[in-house]
Amino acid sequence: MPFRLCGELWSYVQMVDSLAQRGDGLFGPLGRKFRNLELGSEGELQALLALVKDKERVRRGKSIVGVAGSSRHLTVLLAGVACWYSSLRGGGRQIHAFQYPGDFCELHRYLLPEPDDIVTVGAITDCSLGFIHYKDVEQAIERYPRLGLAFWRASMLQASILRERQLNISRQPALLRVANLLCEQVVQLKAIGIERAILPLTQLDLADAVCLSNAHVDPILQSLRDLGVLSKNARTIQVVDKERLIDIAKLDPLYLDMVELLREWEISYEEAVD
Amino acid sequence: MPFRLCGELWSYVQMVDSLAQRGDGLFGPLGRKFRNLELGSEGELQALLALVKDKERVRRGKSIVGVAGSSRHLTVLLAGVACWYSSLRGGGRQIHAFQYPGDFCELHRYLLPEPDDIVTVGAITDCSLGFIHYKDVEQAIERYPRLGLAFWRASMLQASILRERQLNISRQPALLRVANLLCEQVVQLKAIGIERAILPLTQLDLADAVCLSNAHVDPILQSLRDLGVLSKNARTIQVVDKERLIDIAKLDPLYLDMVELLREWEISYEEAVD
DNA sequence: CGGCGGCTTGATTCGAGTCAAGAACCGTGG
DNA sequence: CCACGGTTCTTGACTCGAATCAAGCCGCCG
Repeated sequence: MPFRLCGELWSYVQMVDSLAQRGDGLFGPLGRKFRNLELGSEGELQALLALVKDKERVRRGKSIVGVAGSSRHLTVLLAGVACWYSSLRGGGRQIHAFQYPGDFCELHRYLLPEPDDIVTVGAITDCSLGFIHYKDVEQAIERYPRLGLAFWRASMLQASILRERQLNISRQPALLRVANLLCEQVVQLKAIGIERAILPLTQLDLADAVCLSNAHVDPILQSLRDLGVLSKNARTIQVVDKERLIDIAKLDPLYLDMVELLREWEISYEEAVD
Repeated sequence: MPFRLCGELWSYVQMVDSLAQRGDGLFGPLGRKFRNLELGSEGELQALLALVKDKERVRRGKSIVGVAGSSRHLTVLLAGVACWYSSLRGGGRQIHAFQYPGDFCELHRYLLPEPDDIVTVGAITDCSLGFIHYKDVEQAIERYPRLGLAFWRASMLQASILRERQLNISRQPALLRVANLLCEQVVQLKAIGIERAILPLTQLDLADAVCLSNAHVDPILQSLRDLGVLSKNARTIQVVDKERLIDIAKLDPLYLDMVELLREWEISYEEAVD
């Protein structure tokens, strides 16, 4: 079982994995995500979950898009962490977003086919994937129109994250960029019920996401550790003081708004579960 | 009739405006856009167009979001140019995208309500707007499910533009950023049948979109004029050598791909019209 | 003709990138 | 249990692109 970090990360992955393996699937990450979307009844959710087929594992570092051949299917991340990136000429990478269990990896290609090489999805840790064939998606949407709205909404959520990332990258100083990115990850993880996890990201992953050089990210993480926001344990990225982190990131009210937005999302998730 | 630039720009706006005013609306910008989306029959298109109500004019510089009160409606840009931006603390602006006739100004708020102040839509020139009440949208989607897919697809298209902008801004040198932005505008205008138009953007608009200072944009535009890509006429922005511009922008193959993507889009539009 | 908004220019400052070298750590295989 | 190789992290010196600031210009509009 090759994992970069043992201990907490591994147990975290296993936990999520075990959720994904449960027979009913109603409480797995995909179910959670769909409940978050607040559209569709349990019946619709079950119909969707029944369509997930051909589970597969992908090793860390490998590409996820097109794993199952002709790629006429949606891919759901069941366990692990992935990222959505574009390769830049010259070897660089721009990571658009990180994906967590329950996320659709390639939703953006469903209605808007694009060449494979524009946007790629890569596995940051070993991942479990589920597939839903386009044919089944179409039929399900036809039968349960609200399912179509839920997919649409999921797309919009991804787009809003893109927008926030764009804002974040474009004109903020380096510290804020990193703080914001970390904030977002914490919120996303919380939304699927995971707290205080070690983020399985390398400094290079962070750098590619916030558009800085890796050599520049390092001292920033150190200062965050000095501030008590991150675990003192060098070589791992773990947020231990979420409030403080939000405080640093919110220096710009817009980011506070972003956090609020996501928090609202999270609240509505909890309501939905009640 | 207060317009910053007379002559060509004004006639361009009038042309688009007259399209928007035509009784049937089937060939107006909204009709074109929907045909581009390749989903839905003419019947569905007509149903949609029938829902557009409460046309209104907004003066340049004013905000578009929430013009008609409680904002329980989609807003369609019928004529003019608008932009989608976030205000940065400290007076700055990040322009996410420019909008042209036929674009939905606030599609992103339909399924994902957000505070008003995160993203704003502003009128760059005087604009004509049409409104479709959410209630009507819902009914129409229920009756014509493919309409829902078309909206979804329109959202995805906006998201892909966001992504390209993010790539563009993040790590390209200034000249490429500007060239790419201009490329995108040319392609978007062509898609609604407008060529060789003067872009009614100020250098500050450009700067806010590509994330440079206005003082930095100016010499870049000059060099593009020297290269024969832009009209020699200072104080206006008009692409006169599209091929050359694409050539400059495509220095990075990813951007070429972007252009290809949009070009493909445009082609399928022409097929649909045939 | 006067004022204002946008464009143009240059000097200076600063943040971030690049490069290169070394250290710490992980997982591997002996 | 220990030695090894590769990956990731850490550090510092140097470079460069772009921001900022400030001033002057031009053309449009009242």
